[in-house]
Amino acid sequence: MLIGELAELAGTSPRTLRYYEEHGLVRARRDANGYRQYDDGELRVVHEIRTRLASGFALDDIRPFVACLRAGNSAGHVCPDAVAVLRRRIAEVDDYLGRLTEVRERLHDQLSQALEQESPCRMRP
Amino acid sequence: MLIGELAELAGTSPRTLRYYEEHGLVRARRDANGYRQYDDGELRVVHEIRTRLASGFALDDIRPFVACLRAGNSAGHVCPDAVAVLRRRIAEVDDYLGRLTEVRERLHDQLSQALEQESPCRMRP
DNA sequence: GCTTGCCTTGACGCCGGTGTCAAGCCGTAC
DNA sequence: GTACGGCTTGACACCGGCGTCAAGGCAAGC
Repeated sequence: MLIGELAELAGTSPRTLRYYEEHGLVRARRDANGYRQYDDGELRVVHEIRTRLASGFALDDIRPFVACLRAGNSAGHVCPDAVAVLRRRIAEVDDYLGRLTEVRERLHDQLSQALEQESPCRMRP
Repeated sequence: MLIGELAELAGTSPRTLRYYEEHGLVRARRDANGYRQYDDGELRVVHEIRTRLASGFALDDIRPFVACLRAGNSAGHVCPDAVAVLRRRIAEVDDYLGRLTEVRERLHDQLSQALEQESPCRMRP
């Protein structure tokens, strides 16, 4: 499979696949041309990367998930390294959720205060 | 008040204050030197900016809050323009909270699945 | 031989808030 | 005079995941 075909199948671009390869996530053999030749299994790898990215993982954090897939596992998150990253990420998300919830409450308070106060820019003399 | 002093009082840097000015948020007169001279009221403005930034507002979105303060209001969020931004931001935060909560649940599921499955990288023959 | 379409590497752009360095002016203290 | 600290503008660096353009090689059809 050439890069354009894999990109099409994975719903992304050749540029993106080269970027993943540059960061050690996707692998390709080379034709005599120099063209990248991909195994069919790389499609699952790319899918793993895309879904992890969409979940907020950084590329570096996705590496163990890909390694886990390559080791032949049915899912990328069943290996110890991946579990470690998973725990860390969950902690980050929980933390972020906490702070974001606080922010949300502050903003809600400000909104209701602004509405009940109804003083649109000192319109009352 | 010179820029260094205001930066100190506001817990930030001269560089940052110049950036805010460049984006039309902070104002300063100029000494014969060319040195920026700040009114005492600018400290509140800078505080407003810093707290809004910490709440996830972008600089451009903070402009109406600053304008509201300059108009003499006791808080930056009581003017119509600011309220509009506030509503929009609340919607964004709510949306983000929703997606982040979904992500969190997926990750939790993956973690518990990994733990109960206890197949650390195909260790079982 | 020429066009067309795939591929290659290399490199800059973006976003947003700030750090940081350069080169130079200003005022005060020694 | 000179050393020092504060100020000025201008401009590059950073982070991360790409988009995008440049310049060129390769294969296939006419």
